[in-house]
Amino acid sequence: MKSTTTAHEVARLAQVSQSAVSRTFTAGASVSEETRSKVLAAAKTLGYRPNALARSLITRRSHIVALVMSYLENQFYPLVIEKLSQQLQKQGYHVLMFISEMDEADAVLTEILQYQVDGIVMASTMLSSALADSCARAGVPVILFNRVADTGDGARAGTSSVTSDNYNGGRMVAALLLERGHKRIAFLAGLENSSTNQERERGFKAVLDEAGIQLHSRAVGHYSFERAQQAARTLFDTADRPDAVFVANDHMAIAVMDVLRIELKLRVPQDVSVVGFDDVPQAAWGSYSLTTVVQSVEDMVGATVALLYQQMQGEAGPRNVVLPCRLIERQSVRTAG
Amino acid sequence: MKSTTTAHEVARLAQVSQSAVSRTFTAGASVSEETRSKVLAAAKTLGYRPNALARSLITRRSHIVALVMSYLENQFYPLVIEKLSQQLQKQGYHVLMFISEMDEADAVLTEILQYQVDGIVMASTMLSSALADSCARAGVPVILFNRVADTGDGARAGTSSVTSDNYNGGRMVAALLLERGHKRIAFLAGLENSSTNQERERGFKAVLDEAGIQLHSRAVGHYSFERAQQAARTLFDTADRPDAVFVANDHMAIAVMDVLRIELKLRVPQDVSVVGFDDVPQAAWGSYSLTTVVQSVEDMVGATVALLYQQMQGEAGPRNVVLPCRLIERQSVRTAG
DNA sequence: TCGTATATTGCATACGTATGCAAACACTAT
DNA sequence: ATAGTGTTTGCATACGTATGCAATATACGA
Repeated sequence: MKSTTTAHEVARLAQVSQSAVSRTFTAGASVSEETRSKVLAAAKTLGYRPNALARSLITRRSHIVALVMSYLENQFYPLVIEKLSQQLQKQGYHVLMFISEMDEADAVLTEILQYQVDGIVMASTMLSSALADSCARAGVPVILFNRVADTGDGARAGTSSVTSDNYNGGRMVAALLLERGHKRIAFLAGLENSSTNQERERGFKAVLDEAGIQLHSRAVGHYSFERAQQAARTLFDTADRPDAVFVANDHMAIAVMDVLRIELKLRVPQDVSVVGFDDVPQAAWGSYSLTTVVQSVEDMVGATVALLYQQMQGEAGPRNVVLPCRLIERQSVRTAG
Repeated sequence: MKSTTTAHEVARLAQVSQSAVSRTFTAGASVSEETRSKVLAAAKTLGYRPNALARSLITRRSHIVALVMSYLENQFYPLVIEKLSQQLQKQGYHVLMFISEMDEADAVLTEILQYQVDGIVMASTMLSSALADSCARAGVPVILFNRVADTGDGARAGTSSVTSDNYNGGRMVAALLLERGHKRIAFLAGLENSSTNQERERGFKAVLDEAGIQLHSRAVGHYSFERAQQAARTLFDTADRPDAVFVANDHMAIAVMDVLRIELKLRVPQDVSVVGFDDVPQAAWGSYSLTTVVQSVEDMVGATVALLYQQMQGEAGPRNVVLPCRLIERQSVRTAG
């Protein structure tokens, strides 16, 4: 049934040994130009393709990297899939997708390990430290993408991480809002226990503190569109409403903007300034023109791939990479004080 | 390095043969409860996980399905990844991602086949009929997702397809616009040679024809955001502009709406009615509230998975599945004539 | 010419698992 | 006690490839 032309069959047709066939398809192996062309000719007529599974079994490298995600609602993550897959493909690696709810990540991971993946990238998901250990012992590098381990010291737990400088991003947002003269400033949180949310909030509040300004109000959106809408209503459907809000990511910020403008008839930025985080493509759409903090997916993926290669070669241990981020001002924050 | 606890080691510890170990991990194999528990205990203490690659080598089933896409910009496709991955995981299958530009799909496919995938789903990409044949001969089912083969008769080419009823969708849009009294109606095409675009346009024009109304104007957006913006300018930045436009998908329709409202100061729907296709999440966002034709990702993926299983079992040959679609009216089409 | 170094080749084995086959076993009915 | 039936078990082999090792062929220098 399945494509069943083996190296032996090619060898027989080309009048050489199976080793010769294997060598012509292995970069840097010792084959004369003559046998090489004989093999290639035979392979072509038979439609031969090396069996990657059999190869992996013996080389102990599957050239497969697992990518674990829990939801793709936030447009940031599809971009990650696209870039990561592209960059890995260039080097002959491929992405095996795993979608898992937050709580079942561990169960999924045992499946992953059966596939003998060469590495694991975890985005929008965490894994228990027990499983992290299990991977470390198995010699499979684990990279947390856009999040760090709960323990605070991810490197100690044996996992690497790639994040942007969420703390400074939060600081930049606070500085901007203060500069524009805002005094009634709110924060709309994502997932309370996520490192991204914690860092962004910590940086944001630090600058407010330094300026002696107290947070006007706070709500939680769990990084979900619908819950962000509700949170926006809670924060703004009141007489004593804030005049600026920092939303923990763009996906929620967009939900907030629509509620403000359409449901509550508030103008952005004249009545309320809104700032997001991530710079997803939608943030640049004309209807939103959202001022936000840019996380470069390209750079983050680049760092991830670099880490993966180093650790797969065993050249380096786990590391935490933090990339700079940058504020991009559009039109969701008022200009005058 | 890699997790190297083998079935033999478990067997030794459990005082049984390797076959016994294999059998306890194979559903429906003949093992006594006694040895089974001995094996499980040993496996647990050693942290044993069956090697899926070795297993695939002998069973000739990798339980891997390749998913080929060329771009994830259109939010319709991330949803496909998510749903497909989830549904396949439930049955013990997994998704291997391939991102390929339109033109290099063939090159990528040879890589895919090396992984001995059990099936291939091609979304936002086509493959040459030569490659399709190659897959058919290899006994690997190929399912075209949201597109049909160029030949017109995809089944004959050995590939299946899952689409929604694009032709009728197009008809429904035209009927709606006519009912609302539109006479100056434009069409903004996606990729000219894509089956989705062709069918949608064909249905759309058929109804206009039947009503004796001629298409006011037409432009091409190649399913790209930027090119749709340009096309919108071409169509509408003129004195003799249309008063309604059917855009071949939501992703472009959103680009069009922003150009109309923000650049050209036209009101939607008072000055121009806009209709899209797909019903991506963004279409429901308050700022757009786009009237569109719903393609149910859930249903399309369900049909895809069903087709895959049937063909992987060899129970059925290639088939073309066409799912009904439905108009959902929001607020981007005017109500009065 | 021969000796030596180098490049190429085939043999044999290993990777970790599944499975047909026959042997061993347990049990029931006679 | 024996034959017969059904269940477990281990042995051996196969899946398709890569690779160490020894053997062979080739080139080169003196």
